[in-house]
Amino acid sequence: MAGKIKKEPNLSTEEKIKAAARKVFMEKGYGASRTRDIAEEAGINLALLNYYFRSKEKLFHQIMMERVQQLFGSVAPILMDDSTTLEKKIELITPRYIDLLQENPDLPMFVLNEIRKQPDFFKTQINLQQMLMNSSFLKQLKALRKDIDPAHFLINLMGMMLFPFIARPIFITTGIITEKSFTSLMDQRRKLIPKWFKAILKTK
Amino acid sequence: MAGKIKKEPNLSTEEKIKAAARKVFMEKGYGASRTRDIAEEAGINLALLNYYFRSKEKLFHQIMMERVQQLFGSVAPILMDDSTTLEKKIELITPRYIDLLQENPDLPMFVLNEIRKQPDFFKTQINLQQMLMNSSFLKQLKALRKDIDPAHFLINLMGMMLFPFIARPIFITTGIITEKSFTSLMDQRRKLIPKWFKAILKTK
DNA sequence: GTCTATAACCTGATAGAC
DNA sequence: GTCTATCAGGTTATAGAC
Repeated sequence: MAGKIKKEPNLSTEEKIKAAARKVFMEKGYGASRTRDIAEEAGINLALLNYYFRSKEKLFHQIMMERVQQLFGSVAPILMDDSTTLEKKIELITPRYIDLLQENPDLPMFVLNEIRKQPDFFKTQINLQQMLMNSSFLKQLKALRKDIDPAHFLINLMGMMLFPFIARPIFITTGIITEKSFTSLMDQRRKLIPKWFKAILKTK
Repeated sequence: MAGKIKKEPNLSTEEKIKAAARKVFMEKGYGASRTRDIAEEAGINLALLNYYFRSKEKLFHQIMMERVQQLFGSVAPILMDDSTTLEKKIELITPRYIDLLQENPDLPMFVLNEIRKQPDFFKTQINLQQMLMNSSFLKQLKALRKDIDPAHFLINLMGMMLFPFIARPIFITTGIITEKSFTSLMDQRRKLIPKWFKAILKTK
């Protein structure tokens, strides 16, 4: 039937399970997720999940690495680029990052919270440290403000972009911000954040 | 024996269970927490937990309401005060809030994440909306910048204070920031955030 | 109030048929 | 590859002794 709507299109079983796992793990976190829920969401049997991924833990790690990469991977090349000014970097990163977050509003909360709960696993898996410490971005910050730890500006920039999405549930649940106006606010922030960031950098 | 060290001092059984519940729920979240872990942490029996609190859910709600109050209650009176300037409010809120967060670094992540996972429960329990919307703080923001939605400034101020604690696990785990330098950075932010916030408010 | 024992159900994972 | 059936152990909550 041409008109029949299928919940999941023609994905391989493995992809269906991964898609379901992304959804369930992101909603509930690792500990509160049930492999049965993932199987049901994928429209397959519980046994099949273990056939493809061996265990809940292995499936989770696969999903998690993918999400960490998504959250931090896209901005890394921009931060490393020696040929762009600090201003240009900010103007490139902000709209791109807000796009990503509008498509995945729960991504930051999920990743940061799982890292908090399972720091040991991520110690061996993430090496943002070396990449970031030698980045063009950090050098430019240090050159511009010798009096202030560049970590402050990194925190401020990340916070201006990520925090609204982390706090989104409480804004929406309490009615402080509606879903519609949230979207509009985020659209505005694409251009506002670079301005604010420059102002912060210059603050005496 | 005078020198004997007890893990928990002379608390009532109810308080011992609550203290244990705070710890376990904050570490793992509701869904991944086990009542057995709470009972063990409290040094009592599982049956006793149900004797005092009837169920895991009821115990959680009690702890949760307490934590929401802790996270948002302390700043509310400052935001409402009609007799202080906007500048004064920021200068009062920032150090007080950073103190609170340094004593409870996982509090924001816990509260925001549980609200995300269980929005229905909190819809009926939290009424920050009315309080905030009629606050002196919001009126002052509106008066100062008629061209920008005051929600932006609320998000920015909250983000500058809360975000470092939310991102703390990834900074520490990756080695981008050590625990010691994190403390020092937060000490500096008590005075830096008001400056930055004023600069953001003035940005053309 | 506090305990042990246990009911009733849930969860991850596998065995074995197709 | 995919399913049903099931195991072994975990989980919340309660009954009943002290």
